[in-house]
Amino acid sequence: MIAEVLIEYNTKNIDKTFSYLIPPILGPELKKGMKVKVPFGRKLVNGFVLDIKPKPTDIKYELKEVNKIVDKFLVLNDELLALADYLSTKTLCSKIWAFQTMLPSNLKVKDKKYNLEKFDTYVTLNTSDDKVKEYILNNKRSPKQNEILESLLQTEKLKKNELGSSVKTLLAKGLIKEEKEKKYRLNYTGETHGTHTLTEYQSEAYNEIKKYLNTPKTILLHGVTGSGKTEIYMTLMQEVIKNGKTAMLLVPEITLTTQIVKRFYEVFGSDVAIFHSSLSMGEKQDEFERILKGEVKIVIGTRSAVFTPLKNLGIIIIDEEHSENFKQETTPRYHALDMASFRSKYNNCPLLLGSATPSLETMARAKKGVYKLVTLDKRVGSSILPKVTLVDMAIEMRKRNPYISSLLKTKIYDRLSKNEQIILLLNRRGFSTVITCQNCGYTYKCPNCDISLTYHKSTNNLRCHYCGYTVFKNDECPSCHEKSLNFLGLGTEKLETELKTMFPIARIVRMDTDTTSLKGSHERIINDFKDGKYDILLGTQMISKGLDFPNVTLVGVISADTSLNIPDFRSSERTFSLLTQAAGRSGRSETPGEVIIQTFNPDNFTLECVSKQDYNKFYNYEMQIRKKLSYPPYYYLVSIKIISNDYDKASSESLKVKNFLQANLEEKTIILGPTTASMFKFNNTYRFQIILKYQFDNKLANTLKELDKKYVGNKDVYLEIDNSPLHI
DNA sequence: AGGGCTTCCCGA
DNA sequence: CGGGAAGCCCTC
Repeated sequence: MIAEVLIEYNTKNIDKTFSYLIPPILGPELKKGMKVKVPFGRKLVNGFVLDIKPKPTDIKYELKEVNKIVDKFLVLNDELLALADYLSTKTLCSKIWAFQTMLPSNLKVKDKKYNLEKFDTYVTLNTSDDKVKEYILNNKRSPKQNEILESLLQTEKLKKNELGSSVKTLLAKGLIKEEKEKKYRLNYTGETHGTHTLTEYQSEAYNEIKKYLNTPKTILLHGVTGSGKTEIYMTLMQEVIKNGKTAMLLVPEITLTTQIVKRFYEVFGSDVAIFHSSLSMGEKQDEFERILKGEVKIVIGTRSAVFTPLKNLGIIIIDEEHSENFKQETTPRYHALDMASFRSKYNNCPLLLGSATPSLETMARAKKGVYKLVTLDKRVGSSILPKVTLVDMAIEMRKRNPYISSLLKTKIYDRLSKNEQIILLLNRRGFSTVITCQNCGYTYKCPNCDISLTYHKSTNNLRCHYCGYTVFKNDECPSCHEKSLNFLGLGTEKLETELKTMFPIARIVRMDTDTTSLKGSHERIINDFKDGKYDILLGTQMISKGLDFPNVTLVGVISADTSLNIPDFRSSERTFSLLTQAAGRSGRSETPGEVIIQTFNPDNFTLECVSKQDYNKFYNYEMQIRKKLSYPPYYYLVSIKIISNDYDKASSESLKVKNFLQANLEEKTIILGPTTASMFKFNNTYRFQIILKYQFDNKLANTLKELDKKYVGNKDVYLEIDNSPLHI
């Protein structure tokens, strides 16, 4: 028999397995999925055994032998091997890179750098009970020692480091002995209380979903904010575990979800493992090990947790399905939803997507019947959806209220006097500077693509990043001819100082990337706010997701336009989702909540839909636009970036790429570009971009693979292919 | 990836 | 013709 081994080097030139003989000593032990050392060239390198098969008769070269097994414990099962295969074909990354992505750093193919195993040392009796009792009687002068021995007569073992120095004497006398036991860093040992009840509406949804357990169906749970989707998840998991299976819950960002994790710990105890990027290396290894050994039944984690080796999955749940965090923006550019879908089919278990604002792609599939749609439109208990008011900031500007409108100001005073809490959202994300007219709210849009143009300071013009349309920037507004064109540039920090002078008595806390860089600072701010140590929480979009503050009755959105004007065809969708989520933070208990949204575009259709909290209206409208402009969900997208240090090479190669695509794709596929990519000059590299729009193209997968191959080993130009880009 | 082997260019 | 840098190709 021979082993097919994938070598640790991450180069596409050797993206294939090499065959090795299995020496007799390793014969019985070596299994498919193990990490091994093999001679390669003149070195010993690591690799994964992807297959074990009989030696073919037609081999033209001498085979070398597998040197040794590196880790007997780590065995990648068939599902993980298949998943790696899927990941590498889907994202065009090398196979070894797929494994590197799937495994926590200390288990990757490279040599282990640290020994992360932790142990607790226990002591147990080393001799018969009678002898111990005898010793105690004859040893009245050492009460400490006797105390330990007495306890050990009662209980089996004691933790060594809790016993003080007398243990050493006892050990030396051979009366007790040490035992090491593997310690897991994150094992929850607190109280558990198994039960929780569902409301009438929740039970209805639950029963509907339950029908699909043991099928590979994808189900969309469309539930308004505050409708208690988590309760349904938990009940489903209990059912799945009862049937001897396991469950996976993916969330967008775990640091913001500590409240949810705590609830799962309380219900499921040490059956839960958590998995996300801010765990330490040791914590990750421990959790991975517990999962691999089958010691946990539930994994809660972020995007990368979709690769955890849970066996016998009974359900996969993706909460806040619309979140863009599920897409990885570095190689391999995978979407957790695709990976989850693969595992759902592999395990014949349902994939449940939950959201108050599903992505258009998901909703379109649900409406078409590809996914099962389950709707939950009632909030829990007596709480109702908040009332949303739009404020026209153009009018406020004239009243010299550039930041906080008079309405929002009054409402803030009102809440402060009632001791209720306020959340203010200022979403200043994105690097592209958008120009807006301070007088009439005009923004430059591309006549071909209907997206906002981006200002390029170096050339003083505005450009469309899709089609290359360019217009020179004037000083005056093309619409109202006032000289009041302005860059949108209010940030959270500036707003904080403004608020402090405006409301001197208010206790204000700011939450954005600047104030949350330290580990645990998210949690601290959230807990302090929840405990009522602050009146106003001011922050970027990180405050809009999944947080539950019962005392918040007012949410203010300082500028809805910032996210609306980001030049991307998805910006309406993002805005709708962000503002709906933010609005959902308000009025989550008996006191009804209110939401004030400030904007220069009060007539904007998206904002109108937000104010009515009407997802379906937004969906129908936005779908028309997508259809007209051939965007997803009507068309799939592929983005191909051509990147080089050399401007001319990048430019000329991008034309070659276009020609290649034109010659090798089906005619109905739309090829846009090449145009300069959105971060055109970045790190001294030049980036051109080609966008493909297609519905079905049988040639596509192969053509992209060929294209990618053409640039293997090219030192001057490299390609970045994204099979489902979020931003283009 | 990394080492060996081939090639190609330039000075003598 | 020699040497040294640069490119190419192979590794089970």
